[in-house]
Amino acid sequence: MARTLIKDALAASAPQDAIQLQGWVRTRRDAKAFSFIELNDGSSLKGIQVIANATLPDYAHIEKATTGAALEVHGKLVPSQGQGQKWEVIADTFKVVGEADATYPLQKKGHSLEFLREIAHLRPRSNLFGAVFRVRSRLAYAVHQFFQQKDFIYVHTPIITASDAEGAGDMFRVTTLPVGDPPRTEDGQVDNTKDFFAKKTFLTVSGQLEGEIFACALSNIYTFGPTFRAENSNTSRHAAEFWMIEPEVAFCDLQGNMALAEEFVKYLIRDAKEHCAADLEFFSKFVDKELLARLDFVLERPFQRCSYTEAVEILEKSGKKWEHPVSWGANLQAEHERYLTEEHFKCPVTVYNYPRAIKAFYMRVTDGCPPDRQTVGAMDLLVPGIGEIIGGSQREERLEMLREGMAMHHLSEKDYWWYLDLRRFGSVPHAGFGLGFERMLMFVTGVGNIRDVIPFARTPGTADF
RNA sequence: UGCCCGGUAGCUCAGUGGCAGAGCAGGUGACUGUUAAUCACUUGGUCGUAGGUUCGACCCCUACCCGGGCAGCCA
Repeated sequence: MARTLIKDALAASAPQDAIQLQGWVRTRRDAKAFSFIELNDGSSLKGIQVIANATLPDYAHIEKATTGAALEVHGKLVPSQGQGQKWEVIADTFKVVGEADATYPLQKKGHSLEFLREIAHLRPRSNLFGAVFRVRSRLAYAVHQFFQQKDFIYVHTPIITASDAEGAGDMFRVTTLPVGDPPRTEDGQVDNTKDFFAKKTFLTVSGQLEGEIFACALSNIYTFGPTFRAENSNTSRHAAEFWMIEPEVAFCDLQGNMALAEEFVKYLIRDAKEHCAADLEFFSKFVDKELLARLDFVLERPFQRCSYTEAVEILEKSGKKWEHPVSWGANLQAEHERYLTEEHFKCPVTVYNYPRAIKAFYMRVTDGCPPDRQTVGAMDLLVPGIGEIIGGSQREERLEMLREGMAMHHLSEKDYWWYLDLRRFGSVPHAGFGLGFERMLMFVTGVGNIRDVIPFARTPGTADF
């Protein structure tokens, strides 16, 4: 007999004489004449109630069906006699496939997120993490749907890269040289020409530059893959390994970029609401009471847009006392971003046109900006509760301006010869951004720590499992 | 990396310079179409680690380890 997923059994439109279920026991309640077993197989938040009558031949084994045990049940799907569920299964036979003894750490009551992180191999069996990872899967699918429907080409940019100065942060070194005793040159330096790739290599911090190559050939592209930052960041919003989506669009300016970002974020939210309704309701009930209202609010109205210069004015006029002073030319700090999105605009805000000096070399210098206040076409999408979830820009497509930017950042043209070539041969205005997938998941689920929206978090000092 | 908070039973947490506590989980029994079931009884401890102060330290001091929050870096 074929297995029925519990989500399908729960959605049945008619009773069934014969059904097979496989899953894990969440809880069991014994009565004199029968046992109630709540079985969950991860296909939905809700489990199904299985009734094992004491008359079953193997009823003596029911005591092995403890919380956490794996169970296979054959029986009948019937309307429930009790309150709280539409359907239940009357078992004809049941088999304890895998026992779970009393040391099984997941209990019926709530656990702290910190404790569950320590048992990352078992936490997907909890309601919260089952829901988080179902939403994660669905949103990953929605990312591809969104871009594929728009005829974007999915590009696999390399995980290992030799570009070591993309400006996005510290990088993890990739090497096969012996750590304690590397080959050395005559002057005592490590001889990287003896390394696997005959040069220094790293894990990627961004697929953007490679993405630009493909956008300047296939027009609209996106990447979606793991990204690595070796920064010693200890916050609820940073991980050393995370997934990023980076679209890159040829013949596109900053305005088009901001519009795409907004459409994309709204698409993902709408998709989660449509396809993960039960899981989102669970988050709204147990994680963040405001969640559903906030998601609706975000969907209903256009995101605010505000130039960096306007943002500075808003912050200066706010009357707030800032821990970090506000002045034109300084980076916006978390407290500033939080004020803009949570207090001033009270909705997602895209801040654009940042001072050239504090942004990356490849960002396009704004047309007509005053020489003493040069800006570049950068944009950050800020959302309440999390802050930045998107960072992007229009790229500098003018060769001479790009060379100037590289010189300002002390970058060698030799290292970027191929990047400069894109401006020599058929250069076009183009723009793109990076969306932190985990940050998006935090926003959609209301979960407050990035460690709880990725299956196995890598953060400074921690790479368990 | 800096600042702050924490580490006591499997889990969540009280606790006082002088005999180590509760709720939940686990165990035993009762009861029940139950659903975070209920009721009674009950097992369970290197009080993060190492030093120090003290007649005596879970408690005070120092260092370290681990976890968390915030900040910086960013997505």
